[in-house]
Amino acid sequence: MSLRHAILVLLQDQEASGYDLAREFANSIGLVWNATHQQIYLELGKLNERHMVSFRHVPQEGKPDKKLYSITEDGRQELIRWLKKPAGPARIRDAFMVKVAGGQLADSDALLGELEQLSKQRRERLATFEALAQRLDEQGREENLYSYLTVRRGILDQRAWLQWAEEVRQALEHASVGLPTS
Amino acid sequence: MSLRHAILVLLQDQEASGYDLAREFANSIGLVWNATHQQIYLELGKLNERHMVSFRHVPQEGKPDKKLYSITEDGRQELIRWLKKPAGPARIRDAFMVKVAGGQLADSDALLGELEQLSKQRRERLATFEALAQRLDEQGREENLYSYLTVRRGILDQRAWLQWAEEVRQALEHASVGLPTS
DNA sequence: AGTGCTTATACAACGGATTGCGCAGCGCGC
DNA sequence: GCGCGCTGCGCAATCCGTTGTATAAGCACT
Repeated sequence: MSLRHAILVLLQDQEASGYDLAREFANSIGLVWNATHQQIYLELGKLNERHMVSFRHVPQEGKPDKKLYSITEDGRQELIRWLKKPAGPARIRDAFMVKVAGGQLADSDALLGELEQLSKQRRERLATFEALAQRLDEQGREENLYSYLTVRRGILDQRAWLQWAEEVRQALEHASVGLPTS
Repeated sequence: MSLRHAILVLLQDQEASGYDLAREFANSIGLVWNATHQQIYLELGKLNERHMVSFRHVPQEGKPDKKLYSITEDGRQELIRWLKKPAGPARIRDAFMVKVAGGQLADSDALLGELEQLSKQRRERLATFEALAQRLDEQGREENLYSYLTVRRGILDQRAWLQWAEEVRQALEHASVGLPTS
């Protein structure tokens, strides 16, 4: 399990609230590891019990109070321990790909529509990542090396997906021409 | 949930045993959806209860008997129903990427070693997929269109990963030179 | 005045997924 | 002769993850 470790990695740089972490999971790290706020709050609670993080209350006006979490020495030790042992294989769950694999039964036009929608999301994500990469580069790539490499992974991933999407689009449009559009 | 649907897609082409399915999940579909044998046997049991698959016993010599499962009409209907509704977003869990993101605390050489190992696995997978793609192409791309597209996704994914790995290797080797090798 | 988004945290219930264990026989290499 | 790996199936426990629900205040739009 390593939602725990993903959180510790994020807290390494700066203290953050559960809400902050949820946003980071939705953006940068989200490509690599995804989690919802419920999971994050739960995990932060557990990490706190195990003395791997600590928090301080921050009262706010106009907004609910927050808890700002930071990593403890125990947490840092746990991270180092985890970094040493080999990572498990990457797991993917891509429901759209399962659909393409079973495409004989599907309506090609419906599939094309969905492809268009997903492509749009990927293009937006690509733009976000590219802007982020440029910003990190300008700030000095050396200091932000690990963040930079993470974002590069995101960029290459989006590009590969979009290239594949183009191949699928052409293949399916070809197939659609053969059969009348219901 | 769509482990169920991934299994139904695989059974669409041919009847298979739980063991057969586990292997397919480890190879071709594994890139897109992964599952262990325990999960698959459990799910096959459930699918059978719901009359979406049926099976026949096949006694074997020298090997344990198998159960060959095939999709039923109910199963095919369920698949068609599922194909119509939009797919959820793709989810990824890549522990190695989390490590790179937290790379400041890690030993660069250890990370490089792991990268080398993972690259090797990816290169092997790429070779497997390329061979498969060529075979499908020779057999007639039209008939195997959906399988072909699935494999193409696998190829593009491996290539993107390997390209990224090369970037990381160069960056980390640079960083290693700065600091003495422990 | 009503609707909905954003910030912020949290519980409860269910179902999915992983890990550990167990059985069983064959073939291969040392 | 012994261990190891492959084929093949399965149960049980626990943990992870998703979904639904709740609270609470401010802000913007209609």
